[in-house]
Amino acid sequence: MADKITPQDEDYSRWYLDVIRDAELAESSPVRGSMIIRPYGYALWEAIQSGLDRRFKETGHVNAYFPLFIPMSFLEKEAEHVEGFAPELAVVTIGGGNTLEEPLVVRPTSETIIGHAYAKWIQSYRDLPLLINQWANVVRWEMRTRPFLRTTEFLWQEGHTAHATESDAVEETLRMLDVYCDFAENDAAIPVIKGLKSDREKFAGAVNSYTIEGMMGNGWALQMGTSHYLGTKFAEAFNINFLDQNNVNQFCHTTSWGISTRMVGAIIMAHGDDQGLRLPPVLAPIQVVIVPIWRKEGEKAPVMTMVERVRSALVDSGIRAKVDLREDQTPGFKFNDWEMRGVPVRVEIGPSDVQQESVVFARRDQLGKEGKTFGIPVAGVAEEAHALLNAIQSSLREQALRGREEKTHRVSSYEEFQTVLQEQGGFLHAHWAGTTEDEERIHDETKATLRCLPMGTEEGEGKCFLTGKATNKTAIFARAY
RNA sequence: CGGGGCGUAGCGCAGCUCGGUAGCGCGCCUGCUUUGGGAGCAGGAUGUCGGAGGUUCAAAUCCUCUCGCCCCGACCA
Repeated sequence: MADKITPQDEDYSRWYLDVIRDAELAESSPVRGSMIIRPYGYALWEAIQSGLDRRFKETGHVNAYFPLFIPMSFLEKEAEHVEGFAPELAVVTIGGGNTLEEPLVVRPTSETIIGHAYAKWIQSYRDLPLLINQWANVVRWEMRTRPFLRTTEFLWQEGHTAHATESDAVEETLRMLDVYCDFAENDAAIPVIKGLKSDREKFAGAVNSYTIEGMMGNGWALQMGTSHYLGTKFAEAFNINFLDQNNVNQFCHTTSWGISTRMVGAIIMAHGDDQGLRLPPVLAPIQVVIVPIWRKEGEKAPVMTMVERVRSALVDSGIRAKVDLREDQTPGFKFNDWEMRGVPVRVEIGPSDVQQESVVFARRDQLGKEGKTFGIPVAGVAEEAHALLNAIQSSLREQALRGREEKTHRVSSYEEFQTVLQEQGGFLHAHWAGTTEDEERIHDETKATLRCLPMGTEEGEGKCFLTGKATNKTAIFARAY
């Protein structure tokens, strides 16, 4: 709080870490790569959870909980899956002082243990579809970690569904991708690109992986959520089968999809500025903060009376409002403090406002005088606050969208690709007909990865920027977290 | 695991070259004055100098070993 946050263009990575520390979102722990999520950061995660959970339930899913420990042999049942996750597993070999007969894996994801349960639960086509989500923590022993973006242990939700047919399962995969997109754009106010992952980037064990990719303030990409169509691979590995209407035994088609605490990092980086966080009103733990102002003791009582009137009007109308009662800090300090913490709207109430039965609104997305509106009548304060919160929600999304468009470039040759990437960064959109090896080479030479083959932007035929082959497919490349 | 850097008060750092009473800023505590954009003054508390061993009358400082963290690279939600 004391020292200023490192400006973004001086050192983006330091800025990110400064914001997390100063806004009290999280801090490091004694265990490498694991973080302590502090109350304010956890409140943001809870808001994310509630936005997602509501949507999951609206689309017919229910929550359940599966164990943290998974027998090692379960992972080994699906060859690609174990190969993909083996390097990052944490394994328990001792329990109660004795060496275990079979090592237990701390779940890196739960396809296997859930597959095991589904095999028992599903007998008939009448049991399908099975639509379950779980909120859980998982562990992946990553080599390099960053708070929220990549931690050894992280919190997430993982949906696991089983269906009778491929088309049902693919439909579910895409439906959940749409749910993620809706959440990202409307709740987190981050515009995302929906797309298909390349073979090199897809989930270990999936037939197809879909992603929502967002652009962060420095032009880097962040995979904010994934939805996987698993085909019958896990069904075959775990014997998840059912008798269809014709009494024929069939394997289920399964899906899985997840969003993690990485979303908190996305919100920090997609919206934050040199002043600190800028939280989208829908997710902000505190939507409106009220700062009482007075000079003389005699002014305090009338100010506080009005503060309480405004607070209860806001809370009664469903706004998450808080009064800053600290008497050991000056108003100026509080203004900066709440701006750093990203609270969308600040209400200032002082003696002159009491005189006029009005208050001052200050919006976080427009700093200084321009963002202030004087003389908001107390009588209509809740309606005005709702309107302003809505305006800020759209404004943040618009700003993020504009930023992404400015930093998205069409390229048609590898030379242009390299020049633009180096000089401007951002998303590079181009016709693409390369192989996994080509992708590998681009990564080695430029550090950019193929983020996705975007959906819903069908374009005419063109030439692959790398190979020159004719194709109607395009891809987005970027540096990514 | 390879390359680079760093461990000194809650946080950020100086001191180490050339050994001699452990310092600065912020924060924290107390009091008074302040409070509409990061308040001022006065007083005060806080350290096994990452750890172990060695050299020395004397080690934050020199030597050896060790542990940990950060950055860059290979892996990834």
